[in-house]
Amino acid sequence: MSFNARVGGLFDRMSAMLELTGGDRFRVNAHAKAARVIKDHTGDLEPIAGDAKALIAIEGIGKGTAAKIAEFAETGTIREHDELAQKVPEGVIRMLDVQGLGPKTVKLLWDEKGVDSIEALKGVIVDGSILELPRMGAKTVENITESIAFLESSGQRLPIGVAMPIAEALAERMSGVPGVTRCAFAGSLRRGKESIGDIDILVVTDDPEAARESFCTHDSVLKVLARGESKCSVRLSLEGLGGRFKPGANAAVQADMRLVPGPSWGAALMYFTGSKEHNVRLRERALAKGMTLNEYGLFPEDKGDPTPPQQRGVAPVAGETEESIYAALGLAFVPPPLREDRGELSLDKERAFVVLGDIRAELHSHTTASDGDMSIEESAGIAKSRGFHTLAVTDHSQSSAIANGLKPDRLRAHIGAIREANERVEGITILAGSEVDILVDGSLDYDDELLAALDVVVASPHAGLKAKPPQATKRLLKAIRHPLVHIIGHPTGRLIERRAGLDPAMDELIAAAVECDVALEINAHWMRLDLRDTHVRAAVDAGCKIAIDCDVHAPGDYDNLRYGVLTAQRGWLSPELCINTWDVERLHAWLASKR
DNA sequence: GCCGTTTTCGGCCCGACTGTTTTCAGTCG
Repeated sequence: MSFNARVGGLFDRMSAMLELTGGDRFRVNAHAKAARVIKDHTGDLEPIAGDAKALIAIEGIGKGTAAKIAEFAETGTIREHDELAQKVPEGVIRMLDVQGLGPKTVKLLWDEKGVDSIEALKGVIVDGSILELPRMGAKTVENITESIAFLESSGQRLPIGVAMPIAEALAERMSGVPGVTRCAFAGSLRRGKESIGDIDILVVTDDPEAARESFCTHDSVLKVLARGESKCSVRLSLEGLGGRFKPGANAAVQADMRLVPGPSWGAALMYFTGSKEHNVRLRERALAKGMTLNEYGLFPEDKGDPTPPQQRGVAPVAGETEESIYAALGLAFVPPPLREDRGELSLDKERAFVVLGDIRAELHSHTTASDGDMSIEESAGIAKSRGFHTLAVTDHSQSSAIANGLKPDRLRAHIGAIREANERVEGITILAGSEVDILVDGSLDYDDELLAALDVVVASPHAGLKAKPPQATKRLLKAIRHPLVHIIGHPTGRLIERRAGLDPAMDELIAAAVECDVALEINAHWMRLDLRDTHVRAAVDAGCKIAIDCDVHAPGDYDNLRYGVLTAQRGWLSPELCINTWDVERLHAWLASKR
């Protein structure tokens, strides 16, 4: 785990423990914010841990946090954290993961009943003593019981590639309900996060009851969590999902539907898209400009009146569209994937970010020669139909035996087959390449003579993914510095929610990639998304070239491109730095410059 | 604990829903 991740984790725990020991809520929030800022920070904080001035320059880090970061760098621990940990058992913190249990209730259970773990919580439920607590009735206990079961069976986050089709189907279904005039999904899914905790759907309708009824009684609904005037929450079954994602027994996802007034559409969409931190920033901005922002619109501020402006019939300054609200706040429109409070409110209007339609080339694809499902021509046909000018065929190299990797003689024959296919197929250039294993010592899986015969070399780590960070860094640096390499494929080898992968010093890799004119890949498969968003941002800040590739094995894999583009946007990638957006002359000239 | 385009002190975003209450606390996003 990186330095930033370790320190950020300690601040998260400090925040929780402060809350559970009745600490000042603003200190609690400040610690939670520091945790997020530290984890999100694109550069490694360890080298500057002793430089208080540099740390304090980071928004959200002040004197106190800077001193604690320095203390951690020096001693490997933070005394305040350790002292709190003496007081608060691990199991008490874990209880906060139970939906519906917040700090107040957990503290009450702990103080009054000595409940210090989820197991102990089950105990007081079974013996009924939990009912002796104030504000604790049969219904609340039932909800807690179900939340524990949910947490223990399938409490994990869903990868974006699983959640997105569910959300799209849900939005389509709700759009067909009589009276519904507008419907869209929002939340972290709209922001393109790699995994999501729940699905948010917004609906404008003339017939609210029909929408509520449809949403809450569909076949896939396991439980209705809430059914109010403007908000309904349900737990949906994931059963019947196909593909490579295997949901566990009782796997489920929460979906929330919000019924919003038409004139508030933009404000509501913005509000429920988040992130929470981005919204807080916007509200602060509104207040500073003498206005107040909520999910109903942007209103002129009327100090002293506690009734919300929308209930007093105050005319909003903006609200029907997101664009109008950003404009009224004097801001450039912020695309949803950037809304993470990572400096996006300071963006100028001219800055461009890569979009799906910019992508003109696929540079990482497999065919039946190794472990793909398609012939060269078949894959080229799909690439062509998507408007691509170039497809690189990059089958696996010899060490990837499981993936039917090509021995040198097979690769030579394959290069010939690719050249022939390129002659036959009109309207797209098919390049001969390879996804070459980066071996554990950092060397490549073919000799230089053979690599030089290829148009495109994608070098990727496949084995030895549990190596320690220093070894991982050394291994990847060696591959980046190899003069025949164009692209480093899925640089960490992680699998979302399944395998951590390598944790190299990303700053060093990026610096080397810039120096050697090598592109780092965003592997667009939703199980990988590797580089991840924060890595992309660091690379973009350094001016590093980026490739967005689908790592195509089957026809449907081309559809994963959108997840790669969302990840790129979350990292503020411009078309200029993304080699897949370049026109055919420029891309081919760059590839040839390494031959 | 952090922060400042009226502040270095005194603030710190806003609303909906549930369950347990007789007017509201706790949780969530």
